[in-house]
Amino acid sequence: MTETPAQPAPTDFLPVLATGRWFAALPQTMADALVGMAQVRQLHSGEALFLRGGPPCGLYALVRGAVRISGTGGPRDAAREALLTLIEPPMWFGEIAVFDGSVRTHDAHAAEPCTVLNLPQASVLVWLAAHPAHWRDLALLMADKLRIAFITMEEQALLPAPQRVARRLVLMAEGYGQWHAGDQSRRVLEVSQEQLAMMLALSRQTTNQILKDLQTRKLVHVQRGAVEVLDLPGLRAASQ
Amino acid sequence: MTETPAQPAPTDFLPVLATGRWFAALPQTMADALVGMAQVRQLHSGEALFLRGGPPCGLYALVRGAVRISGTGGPRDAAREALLTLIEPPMWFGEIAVFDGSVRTHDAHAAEPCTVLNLPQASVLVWLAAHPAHWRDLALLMADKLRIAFITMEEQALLPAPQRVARRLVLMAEGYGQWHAGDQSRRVLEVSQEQLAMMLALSRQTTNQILKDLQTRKLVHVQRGAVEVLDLPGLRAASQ
DNA sequence: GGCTGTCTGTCAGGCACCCGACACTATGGC
DNA sequence: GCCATAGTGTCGGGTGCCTGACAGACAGCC
Repeated sequence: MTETPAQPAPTDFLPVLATGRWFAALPQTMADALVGMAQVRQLHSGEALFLRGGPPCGLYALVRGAVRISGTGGPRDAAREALLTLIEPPMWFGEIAVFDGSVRTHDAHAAEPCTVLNLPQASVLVWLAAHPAHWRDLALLMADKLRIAFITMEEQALLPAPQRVARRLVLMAEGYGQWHAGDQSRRVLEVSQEQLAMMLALSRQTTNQILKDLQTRKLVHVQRGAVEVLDLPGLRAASQ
Repeated sequence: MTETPAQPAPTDFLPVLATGRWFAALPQTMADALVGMAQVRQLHSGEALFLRGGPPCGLYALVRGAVRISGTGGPRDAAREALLTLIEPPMWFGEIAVFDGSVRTHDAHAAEPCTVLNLPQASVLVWLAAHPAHWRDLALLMADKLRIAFITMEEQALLPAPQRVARRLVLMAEGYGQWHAGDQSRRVLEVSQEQLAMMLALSRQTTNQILKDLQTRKLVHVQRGAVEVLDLPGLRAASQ
């Protein structure tokens, strides 16, 4: 829709994409094909990429900014909202609908100004029809997410609030295991306490208390709209 | 391992498998191939199919009995246990490891005497290498589970305990949407209150209270080791 | 500069849910 | 028949977390 004067090409973002574990492990032919069919889209803050119940609109890769994947409680209860996760570069998302062609399960909103690559559903399907073996590679995206989802559900069920917070911070600092090199980690997590609270199904107040406690234990440094991780091993220990 | 005098053939279970939405929608060639490579295994109650951290051991289909998919809290806290779900016929499971070849995320134990079809990892991979387009069909299993997982996570986060119980009963009565015909539903759910509690991350006592309340509202009938659904639409309404 | 909105920090009150305990009742084995 | 075991029903005390409320801090905008 919005035409920027100098629209970047999909290939401009190859360095970003290459930092992702999934994309980096992709066969060259598939990586080339995906980038080749990508359309660059710029989003302003708050803009919706797709909404729950909407039709499939292809595969996405986030290369700049952050995208909130959330579930509005439906028309009856718009106030309550479950923030499922915060997508950050270089994550890929929206692949479920590519497989089953069904409606979207969640809303995707830009949390800040974003740049995404959009691979139209039709283009992806055409290419995969010609290269069916690569269905498996695409499915690896779902396998990763299922593993993360299962772990998250279990921790949600078993751990008390303080450990949940610590655990989630560890996950986020490690990019949910989606980065290429195993040992890198992000120090400053750009997430507000309110967002963190919604991801963990806690109240903002409780989250604040726990973060302050972690700060006194020198594990994190609380900033405005962000949490800086000071001691990742210590945090991991704090999550038991 | 255990040799039973009259070991049934995989094809004996085709009628059971056909009641599953996923299997019924499969192309004939794939359905035949899967059943062709299946090995029938009988499990006694409590026997483990695979354990968290174990190597991939192929794809499974449950044709008789029930399998608990659970996560032990690790060696440190064996007491606490998150029951992820109860597998019932004709569900398929274990497919994540087929895709990524990684370790199992959960334990799978027979909750009662079971019959499963086991499709060895190697056989599945060989066949899919020859028929790569069917990677997509297999991936649909993961797509279904991801959708269920997301819905479950959101409800876990947003709904209070009574609604969570009602919602889960609805899901179970509908076979988690995995049955062929849309309108059939199971009336008697063979699940103990303790198992239900673990699936919902509630205490057994709270679960009991909620079930009794649902019973006074004529929505369910509580039995020993089971819950009979009397009014499915009413239950759905009770989950808001 | 002031104004506005978003995020953070902190308190007090309340209740939903957990935990421990115990009695009771089905079920299966012998 | 008896016994062991697993599951259910129920109580009462404790608490972790939520709700609501409000003040302060920071950032952007004009």
